[in-house]
Amino acid sequence: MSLGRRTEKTMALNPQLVLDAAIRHLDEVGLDAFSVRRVADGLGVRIGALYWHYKNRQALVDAIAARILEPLTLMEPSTDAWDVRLCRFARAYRQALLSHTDGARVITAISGPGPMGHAFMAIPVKVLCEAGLPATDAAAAADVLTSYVNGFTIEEQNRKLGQPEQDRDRGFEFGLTLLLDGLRSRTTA
Amino acid sequence: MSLGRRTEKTMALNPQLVLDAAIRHLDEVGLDAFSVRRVADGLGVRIGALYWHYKNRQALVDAIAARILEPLTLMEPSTDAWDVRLCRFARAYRQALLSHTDGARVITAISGPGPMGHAFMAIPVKVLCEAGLPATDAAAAADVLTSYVNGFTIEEQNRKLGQPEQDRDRGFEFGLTLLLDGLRSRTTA
DNA sequence: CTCGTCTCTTGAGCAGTGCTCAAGTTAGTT
DNA sequence: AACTAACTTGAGCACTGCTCAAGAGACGAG
Repeated sequence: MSLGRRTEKTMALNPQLVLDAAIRHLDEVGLDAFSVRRVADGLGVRIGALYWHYKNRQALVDAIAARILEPLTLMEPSTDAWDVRLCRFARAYRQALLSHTDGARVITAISGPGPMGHAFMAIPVKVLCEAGLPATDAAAAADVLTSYVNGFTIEEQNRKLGQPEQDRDRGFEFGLTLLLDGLRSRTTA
Repeated sequence: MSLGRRTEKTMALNPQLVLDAAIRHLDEVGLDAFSVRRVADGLGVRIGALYWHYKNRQALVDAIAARILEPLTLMEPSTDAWDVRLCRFARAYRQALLSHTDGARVITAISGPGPMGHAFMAIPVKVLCEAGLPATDAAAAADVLTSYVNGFTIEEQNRKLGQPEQDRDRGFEFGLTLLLDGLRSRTTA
């Protein structure tokens, strides 16, 4: 049974299916051309039907963002050193953003953090607390790290997707190393 | 003579006036609600007139971005140590972005770097070269720095404008210090 | 089997958007 | 006064997000 599209008149629409179609559409055309109408087209449905499941376009974007962040909140805990874990988090975050067209801009277009956003931010904060940083510093550092990844990946998706992946990775790792070096010198551990 | 608005039927429209009105409109409603039609309204002119001076909405946004970056390219050279100058650059950049509603998002919405963008990026690159970094590292580091400022300020303008300025400044400075510490340990000087 | 109810879906439409372009107006030169 | 170049208008196209009364479909109760 093909779950990708609904079969004529038999399978009811639901938030899952709409979200799947929305992500498909986003990946095809990017955030600027993302249109509720086109999502409906992709489902073979009139636009009004979508508004039963999502109250507006923003809700759909929020749902996409949550979907992008979800894998990160499900990463299995690790016993490695805090800096290794923080690196892994940052890399996984960038990869999650890169895995969908304009993923980074989608994240910054969220209307509010929401449960998924909070679960997401809790990851680096926890790591940094365990590294010995006071809670407020941990929050600030987590903010800095995610800001960097967001900023870097927005630019990457805007203008650098033509460049070799290796170059882009190297640029990213450079900044990541800078931040981690700085953090290491501020931890007791 | 009020240069803010054109006086009825006497003063011709020109790219400057349109850009001024566009920035006024942006500051009022933000990037999402920014509308070429509303800019025209603000000038007491039909929409078609604007398209004589700017070929489309994107060109207008590009012009706004250039205007935001302009002050930075005009900063007088300094004889301070490279790290001091880099700090000053980063702070001035953030302030430039904060000086207009959604300024940071405007910058990331540019269609291409353009002359102003290149002049802008040349500033930190030059500083880092003088600090003893090889050219490719300098470019990468400048990229990291601007990515961080962009990412931080986007989030700041999206969600943190209610927080006390002092807190936001502290958060920004924290990340800036991390990056600069990392850079210092990578320079020969 | 029929009725009513609940969950969706449609179709039509509103107000707004970016953009185009032939036609018109204006100002300056010859 | 005629011509020209620099604008400006007005009307209109195709699209957007969003709304909502009306209808369709499934399903349990009587």
